[in-house]
Amino acid sequence: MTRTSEGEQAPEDVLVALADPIRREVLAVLAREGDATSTSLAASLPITRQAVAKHLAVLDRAGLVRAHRAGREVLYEADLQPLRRTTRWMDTLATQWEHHLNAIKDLAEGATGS
Amino acid sequence: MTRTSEGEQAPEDVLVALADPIRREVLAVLAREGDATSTSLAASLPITRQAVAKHLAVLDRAGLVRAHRAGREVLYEADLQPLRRTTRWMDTLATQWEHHLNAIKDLAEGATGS
DNA sequence: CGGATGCGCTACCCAAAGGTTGCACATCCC
DNA sequence: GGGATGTGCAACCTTTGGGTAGCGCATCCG
Repeated sequence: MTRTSEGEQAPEDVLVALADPIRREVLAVLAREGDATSTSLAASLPITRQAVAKHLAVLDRAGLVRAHRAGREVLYEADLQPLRRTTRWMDTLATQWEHHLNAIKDLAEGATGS
Repeated sequence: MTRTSEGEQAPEDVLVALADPIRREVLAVLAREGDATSTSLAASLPITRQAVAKHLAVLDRAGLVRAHRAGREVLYEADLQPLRRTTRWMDTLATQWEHHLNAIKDLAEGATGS
């Protein structure tokens, strides 16, 4: 059933999921060619079906894919919302940190100037 | 010397660097309190100086910090530019993928409708 | 019904990541 | 000069992550 736990996708999990090149490729394939099963994905990738399943589990934990059962196969669908949310989160962080850095730089210049 | 190789920070490296909670914390401390050494950072963190140095090496590879030698100590400075560049990269990816997904959805609806 | 196809799960393997200790070397400062 | 402080580096340990193989079970379809 691959867990599909509700609501628990922190931006941290998205970063971890996206840090792996194969998982990025899985997402890309899912976006390019639509829903797919672990078996069909394994055909386009240099790894086995079981390995793909593990990556899909990581992507699922991050909320980047969702699983739908269709008869005997399980289709995975990409969901880009957590990705968008994560970019916003990172941008906010960057802005915060830049503020801190600027404040520090101003202090340093003040000290030098006096 | 920590390498400080020029120009080679791919967005992938930034993702890997940011995937670790301790490295995010290191960046946060660097932004909040300004330049710091591996030794001083280790004081605020639950790990040894050497472990911090390894994390700083990863951050350096991603271009997120730069090292400056000052006498016998080495100060690390945060650089948020690669972070900004990475968020833009991710956003572009998200847009591309969403386009693909929409195209696929349109096709599916067309097929259903005919 | 019975073979083929697809999934889930477990055990297992190997490499890499994160962490520590220990020590040699440079630098500061009394 | 010589102790204190800070860094760099190498060896080593342990955990985790990515990957495979094997098997049991459900589902499809001739």
